[in-house]
Amino acid sequence: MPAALLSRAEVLDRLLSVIRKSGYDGASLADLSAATGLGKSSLYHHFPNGKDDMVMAVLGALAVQLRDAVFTPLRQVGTPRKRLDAMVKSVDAFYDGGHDPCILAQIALGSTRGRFRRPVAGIFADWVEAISEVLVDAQIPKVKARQRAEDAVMRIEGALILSGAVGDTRVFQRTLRTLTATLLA
Amino acid sequence: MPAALLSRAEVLDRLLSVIRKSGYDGASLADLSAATGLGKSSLYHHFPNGKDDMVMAVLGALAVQLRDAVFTPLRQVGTPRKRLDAMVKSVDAFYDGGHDPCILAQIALGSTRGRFRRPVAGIFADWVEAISEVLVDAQIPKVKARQRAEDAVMRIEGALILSGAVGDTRVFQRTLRTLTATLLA
DNA sequence: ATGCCGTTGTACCGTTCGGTACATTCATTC
DNA sequence: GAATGAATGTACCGAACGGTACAACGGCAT
Repeated sequence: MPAALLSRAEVLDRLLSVIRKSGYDGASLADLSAATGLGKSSLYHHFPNGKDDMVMAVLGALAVQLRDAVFTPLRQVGTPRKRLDAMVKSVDAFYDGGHDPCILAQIALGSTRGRFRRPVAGIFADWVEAISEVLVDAQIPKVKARQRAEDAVMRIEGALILSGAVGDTRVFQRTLRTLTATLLA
Repeated sequence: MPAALLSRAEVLDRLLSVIRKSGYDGASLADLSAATGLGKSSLYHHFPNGKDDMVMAVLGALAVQLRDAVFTPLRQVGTPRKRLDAMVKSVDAFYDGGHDPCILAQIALGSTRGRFRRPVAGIFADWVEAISEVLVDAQIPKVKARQRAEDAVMRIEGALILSGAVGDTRVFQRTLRTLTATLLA
């Protein structure tokens, strides 16, 4: 049952989940069509430039999604520790405890290397910036705060790779569990 | 000029460099043929099961390569600091200062997720184990040593993702520069 | 009811995909 | 130098690829 009448947000969500799991090259139009319930002509109606448009739209939606689910918690009131913990929780959910790959890594690798650099780099930069601000609030000097923020993102990405590669999410879980303390140390 | 008469090791090296840059799905037989100078029939003569066989062979060669260039330095005599520095240097060279993606990440992501889990996970495990042994030599308790070793690999993988995504290898460079000290802290 | 426009299903396009058949080349061995 | 088996180039296969043309459908305002 292909489920009738998906909203644009739902369509983007389906596209995202296919691309994050198969990558750009691995996601065929047939896959994307099946996942959304939209025929090829419908997909091309909504995304005239094909997969490239879909990726751009998905990245746009992801930016908003991250802003709501990750960056916003980071900017709320509360102790830095609590704010970082909130982000960690969101990250854990977004990657399904380490079971789902990161679409940013998926796009940054593969044959799409560089083709979507602008939006991908933008999202990473926003993420780093948001974490960095919290660390500055925690009395950490700006330069060191930015480095640690980059470190946090790298650890998350690396943990996702390693967890996916060995088929064991414990590494990802441990990384998240110790992330806040490491950042504030 | 496709260069005449490549040895098997050279062929595997060419295949590796295509796959690490384009990923499994992004690397077409035409690409692999062009990179090696071997026609499709020749490729299928040497790798009867096509791309899957090529990946397996490349991973096998990579395991040997890593053993020689990364694990061996780690196991040589010398202070833990010097041994880790040697590994860092090798890693820097292997990833061309952060310009080249990691083929393990490439295989672990994309549509090949899980299909080559055994060999990929094996290489990661060997790597972690080799680093861990050095840390144990540096008087770090076994459990903590293993965790830090996993951490190091995750950082390297994450740094490669992030560097590739933003098109700036400074993050990778900084990660390598501080890696040894972080591990021994 | 009519015209309108966003949307969709069907059928199809040319290209490229991974993979194969087969005749030929080449180095080696006798 | 003839025979042999590994290695290769050429030509081709059916399937799947990304992408397009177009007619039909739907709700909606008039």
